[in-house]
Amino acid sequence: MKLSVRGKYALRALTALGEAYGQNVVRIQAISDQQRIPKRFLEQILFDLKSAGIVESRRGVAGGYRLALSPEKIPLAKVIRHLEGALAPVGCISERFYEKCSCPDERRCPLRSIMKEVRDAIARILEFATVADLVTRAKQLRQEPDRPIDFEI
Amino acid sequence: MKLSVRGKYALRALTALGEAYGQNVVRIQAISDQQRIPKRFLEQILFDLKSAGIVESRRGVAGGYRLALSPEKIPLAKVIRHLEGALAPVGCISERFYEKCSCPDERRCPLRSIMKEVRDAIARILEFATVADLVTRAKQLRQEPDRPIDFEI
DNA sequence: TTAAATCACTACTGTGTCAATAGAGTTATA
DNA sequence: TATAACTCTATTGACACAGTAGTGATTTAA
Repeated sequence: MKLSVRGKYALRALTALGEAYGQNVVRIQAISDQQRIPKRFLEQILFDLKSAGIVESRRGVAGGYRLALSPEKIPLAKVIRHLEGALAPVGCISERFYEKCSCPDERRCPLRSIMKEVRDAIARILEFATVADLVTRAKQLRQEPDRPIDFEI
Repeated sequence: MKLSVRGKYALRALTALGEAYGQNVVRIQAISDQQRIPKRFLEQILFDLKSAGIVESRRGVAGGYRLALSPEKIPLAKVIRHLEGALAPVGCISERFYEKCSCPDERRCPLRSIMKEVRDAIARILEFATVADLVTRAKQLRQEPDRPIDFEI
């Protein structure tokens, strides 16, 4: 039930790009420094996000990356699906990444039925939340005073 | 964001044991046949569930497994946590399986803040749903007529 | 008392994925 | 033309995962 490190890096990088949206392109090195992401690894990730049409790039000396869409048009679900595949915890309920299950009768699988609820709950949050929300939250959090790490929402 | 095959097998096996709750122990072989789970692999999984106090066993000729608790006292979250660890999609928000993240300031991480919502949504469903629910759903689904695999709830 | 069936436990293996690194391009700018 | 950036493919090392194997312990019933 985990998001990979790759996925986390991608979302953190997009947050950084989201904060610079409307301005010039941002260098990989800058994102790497700011977000503490290994540079060569980040290169791959951004290149991958480019193929998904989420970011665009400029080469050469004054090159870098920027968002290809405005931040509020990039749902987190889109990013995660592109990088990791299904949101669903089991393949047999995924709409886009369906995989057959070994259970005797999939249509009558009680586990499938519950996991579908989980999938829907996850999708509801991650389809709705966008890179713009990440940027907003980042700004809010920067203005707040320190508080313990295990706060409740 | 995936549940492992091991986890699926465990929940399917528990459903089978849940259906036989109150009766005699059930042989591994019987569960293996019914649920199409490799027997030797299932042995490990049940043994592991035993160490969690979820099932208990009887050895010898008339041996087998049974639930150690009544089905409605076994939340799916308990099973999954024991087998796979955190429900949370990122380690830095898990209450029971916390792992440090590489981000510059965890207390001000916007991703953490959103993923906490996801975690809560998942936990809400899986803490509430129990093996008893799996059994109930299994019975219901058996009584329903066939319908397409991609029905909506 | 012995055979057979069953669970108990440890170890291993093959496959794949994942995070990260490496290297040799290509492009644009000063 | 030198340099700083992105581009793309390959490779590596570590680890997890699914499954298999082997041997031992326990219980029942013939």
